[in-house]
Amino acid sequence: MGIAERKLRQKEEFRASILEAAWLQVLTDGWQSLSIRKIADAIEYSIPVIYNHFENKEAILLEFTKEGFQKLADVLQLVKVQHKDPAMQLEAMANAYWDFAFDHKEFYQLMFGLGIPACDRVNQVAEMKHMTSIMISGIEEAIAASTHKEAELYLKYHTYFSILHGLVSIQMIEKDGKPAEENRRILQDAVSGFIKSLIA
Amino acid sequence: MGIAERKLRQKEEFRASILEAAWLQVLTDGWQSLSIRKIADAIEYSIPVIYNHFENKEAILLEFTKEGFQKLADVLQLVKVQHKDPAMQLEAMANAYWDFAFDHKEFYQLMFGLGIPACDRVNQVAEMKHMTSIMISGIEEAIAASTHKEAELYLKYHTYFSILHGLVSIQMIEKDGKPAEENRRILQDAVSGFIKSLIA
DNA sequence: TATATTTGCTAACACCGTTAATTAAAATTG
DNA sequence: CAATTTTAATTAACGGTGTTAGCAAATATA
Repeated sequence: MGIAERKLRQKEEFRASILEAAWLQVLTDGWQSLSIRKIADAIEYSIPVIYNHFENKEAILLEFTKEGFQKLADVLQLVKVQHKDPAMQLEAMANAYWDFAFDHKEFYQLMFGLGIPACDRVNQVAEMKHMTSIMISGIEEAIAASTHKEAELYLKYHTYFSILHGLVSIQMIEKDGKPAEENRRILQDAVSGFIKSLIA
Repeated sequence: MGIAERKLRQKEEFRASILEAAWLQVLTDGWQSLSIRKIADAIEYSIPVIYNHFENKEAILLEFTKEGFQKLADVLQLVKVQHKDPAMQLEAMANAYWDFAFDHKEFYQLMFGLGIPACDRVNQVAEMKHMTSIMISGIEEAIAASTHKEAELYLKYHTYFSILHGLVSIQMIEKDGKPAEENRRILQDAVSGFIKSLIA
């Protein structure tokens, strides 16, 4: 009897339709404002049916997180095998990473827990500009004291800032508590490389 | 008559007590679970009084965001003036930045919109490990092909990953839409510096 | 003292995630 | 086919969120 099979198939279709409706929500209003109730409304079923297919809202977001990492892994793998030279591999992967992030912004923000309420907030904060101006002046002095003074200030500042923020936030994602003092070496490695290329 | 002054003073005290209670909440359970109702409960007033001092919840978080950037600016400025050599300034500022982030984790996460629901999510995602393994193998090959093969694999991988994530997320915070293609130069600058120091 | 103003309150609105209890539908059994 | 069990979907609720309208009490001004 194919009844069991049909039921399984229908269940799978139902699950897919939930994800589809959810993803539409995410694309429209961002993953912050995804709600079970809106999904239920979109698929024209009552709220509790969703809990027959997903344990909770988090499980739905987890599904997208997995999908996002799979997609990212795929594009990285794809560009990686297109180059033989390891250095070019790393460069190509970096470009692919960048493209993925902005071509699938919602995926990326979900994968790395980027809330971006700070986005609205941060840009109207004079205190932030003040902080960055201190960084910028540091870069400026370093360029002035270096051998190639043609280095672009804002480019270098952005690089410096990004390295710092990236190191910190990756560290925060990976572990909960304070990172082992040993991990500071990652910081020092990255920063010393940056400084070397800036002044030498 | 000092009545107006006293009122202003009291109003200021009230405002401060709201922020104090709110910050206690943030320290206890993270800024995600800060709620107006819990603040009202803590200061033993009814809910709407809070709206006499802050337009909405976002305004309270904005206050902390400002405070955080001010604090960060202060520590950066402090360590900056302790060094004459610009390179050492940049290095010291990087260390201070790192320390600030982990010594004031709640501030940092608020300032940069780090939701960290992904934190729980991400670590149980096999797909992420798969993606990172592709990155790691790229680094591995680059080290193998380089002149100093003693370079530490995981250190370099973390550096590479952090640079990429930092560049992307700073870019996402600063602007809403897709970044101008010109901004990709920041990526290329940072990555080429990293690769150079890795293989040369 | 009477009026005007400010201050704080209760109660509600409109959402949210989640779940218990119940009815309607479907499949299985006799 | 009829009775029974199993499954599916629903309604209604619980406890939570941010926010606001309307009202009473306390305070300041005239």
